[in-house]
Amino acid sequence: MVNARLAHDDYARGAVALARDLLGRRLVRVLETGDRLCGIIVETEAYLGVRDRAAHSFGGRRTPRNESMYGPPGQAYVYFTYGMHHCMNVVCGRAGEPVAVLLRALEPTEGLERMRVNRASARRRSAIADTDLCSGPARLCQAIGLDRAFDGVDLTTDPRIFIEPSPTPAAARGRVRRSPRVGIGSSGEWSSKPLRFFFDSNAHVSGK
DNA sequence: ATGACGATTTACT
DNA sequence: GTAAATCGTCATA
Repeated sequence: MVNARLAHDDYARGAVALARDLLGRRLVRVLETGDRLCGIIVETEAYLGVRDRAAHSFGGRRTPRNESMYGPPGQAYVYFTYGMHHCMNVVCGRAGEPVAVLLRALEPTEGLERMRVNRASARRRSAIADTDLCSGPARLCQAIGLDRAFDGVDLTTDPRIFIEPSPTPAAARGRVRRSPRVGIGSSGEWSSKPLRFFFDSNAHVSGK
């Protein structure tokens, strides 16, 4: 099967189920040149929608910035933050429910050299380690070249980006662990809910 | 018009 | 460990 990718129905599920299910699957970015920048998803976070105080859509908040959270399952929600970073989510709520899964880290598998170029800063002398290439929500976007131009794109049809359906072999993964989400400050009980999912013992997971 | 802040990362002490 | 970087977005006026 060529260009196999997850379809609409694969994304239309609860955020918790999808967050766990995306672990081990490959995110593929196809450049204009045809080059592929790929990585295995090793860390995600579920954002549950209007009742989730840590979500951008908490309380039904709907603005130009987070409009794509209200889109159909399989759509990307890419936002800009801290004046310099982009982060990517996969929308999974049905019929206008602003629910999504944040992609927090990848284990890069293709196009590492290009990722290194994309991630390089002016100062740095030495090459960036493989484990620092995509180990964070903003890092992975920078590595594979995602910005606001990708906000709202359809992952089930866009030739530039999609997620492959076949999971990588279990042997290449690890045990799935959960923890509270990162960087959401004090959002009451929502700060401590275990909505972050990641492979234990994977060096590409952020923050360790 | 203004001000505070952010689902982060990097560099520096 | 702490702080700077850096600016679009949103709430308030």
